[in-house]
Amino acid sequence: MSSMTTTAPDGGTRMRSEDRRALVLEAATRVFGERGYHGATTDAVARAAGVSQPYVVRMFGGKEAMFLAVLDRTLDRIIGAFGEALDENRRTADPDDVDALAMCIGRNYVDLLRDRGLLLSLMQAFLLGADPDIGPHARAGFRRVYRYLRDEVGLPADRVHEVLAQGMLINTVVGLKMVDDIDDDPAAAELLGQLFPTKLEVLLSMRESAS
Amino acid sequence: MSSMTTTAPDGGTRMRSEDRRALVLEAATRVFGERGYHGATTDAVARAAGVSQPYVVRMFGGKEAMFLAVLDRTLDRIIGAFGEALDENRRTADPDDVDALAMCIGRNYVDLLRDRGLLLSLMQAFLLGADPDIGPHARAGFRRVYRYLRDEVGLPADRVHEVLAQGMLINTVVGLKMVDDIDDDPAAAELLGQLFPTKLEVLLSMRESAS
DNA sequence: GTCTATACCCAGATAGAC
DNA sequence: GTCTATCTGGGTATAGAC
Repeated sequence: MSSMTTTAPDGGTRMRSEDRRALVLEAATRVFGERGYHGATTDAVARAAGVSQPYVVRMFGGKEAMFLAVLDRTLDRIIGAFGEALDENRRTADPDDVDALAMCIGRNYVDLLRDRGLLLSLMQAFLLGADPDIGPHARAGFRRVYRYLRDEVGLPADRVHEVLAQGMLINTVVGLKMVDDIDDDPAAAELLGQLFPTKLEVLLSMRESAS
Repeated sequence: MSSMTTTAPDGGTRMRSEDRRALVLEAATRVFGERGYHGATTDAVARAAGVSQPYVVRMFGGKEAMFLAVLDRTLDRIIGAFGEALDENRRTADPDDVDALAMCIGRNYVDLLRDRGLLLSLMQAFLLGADPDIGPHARAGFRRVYRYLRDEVGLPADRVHEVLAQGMLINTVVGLKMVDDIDDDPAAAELLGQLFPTKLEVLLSMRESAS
């Protein structure tokens, strides 16, 4: 519905501004994820989204505001994925089986890799705790995830801890692009095989994708 | 020995160039850790080390070479800490007690936080896997740590995995500067209490330290 | 809403004196 | 070895047309 487009007289494609904003946000997520906040340029985001550089600046009011918007969207998607895992587990398994629940959360988390840059731009934000504007925002986001797992999902404290640790390792290995070395180094293959027991294809599909 | 300094006639302090290099490397570690590769400026490193900006550029041949030097030093120190943990455990505990060994490694790892920026600049490198020069270097470094834990320390595969995950979570929480919110949010305190059962003081000491 | 053109600043690197 | 001065490129943001 909101993705409806209208064709302009000249054959070019125009779209509703909310959709364009979503598109730019997605492009920004990818660019910030790959190069980090400081390494990313508003120009790279603009090119990835197919719009002009001054436009993306205007759209969000500045680079930093854009990054914070990416961060918020990312957190929403992660919490959403955890919520879905919770529902799914309630339907298909014993609600008290914590192992099954944790596994289900892990699967849904790995699926988030399909939204390219999502987990990486989050990780980039997490390393900017020293930044006076981004830092507080990032900390609040992390605690939001922590509390959701503890209070809404209802995992015991040590399980929350475990899930988070596993998540950070996944983010790191993805950030490293360790898949790129999977054919050259048995250690890389071993580690990735352990980390992605069921979903290795998700990772492999990220090797030679488009920019 | 190599830290001997000689006082110049004008009262200023000169030192051997290797020492100066080590000093700059340490400063660079802090700056890269706080702001990331792209966010860090050679000028900030120079000021932190008390030398001129062109000098640090010359000293390493460029910003990127300096970052790679920081990365190498960091990996050496981490492997060194693990080696010490291994020795310590062999002396004081049953060499086959994997739990004791893992715990000992964890303690030595947390001690590395005293070298400010060390674990963070490493983490920053790990998120730059997409960079054509830094990426391969960072991947090789990660696998070096992985292999050391597996082959030299002799941890079973699932333990290596666990130790790495825990390490990445520690790095993340430090990068977030989560300690800054420890008084304001019980969730922050809870998480940190779990993550640093014995060594919370190491973290707390990092709150209002010098720049 | 979206573009082109451009102002302005900042950072990495070089030249060259001491 | 180490500094000061400076060139140069590139990146954010603004002005203003369409």
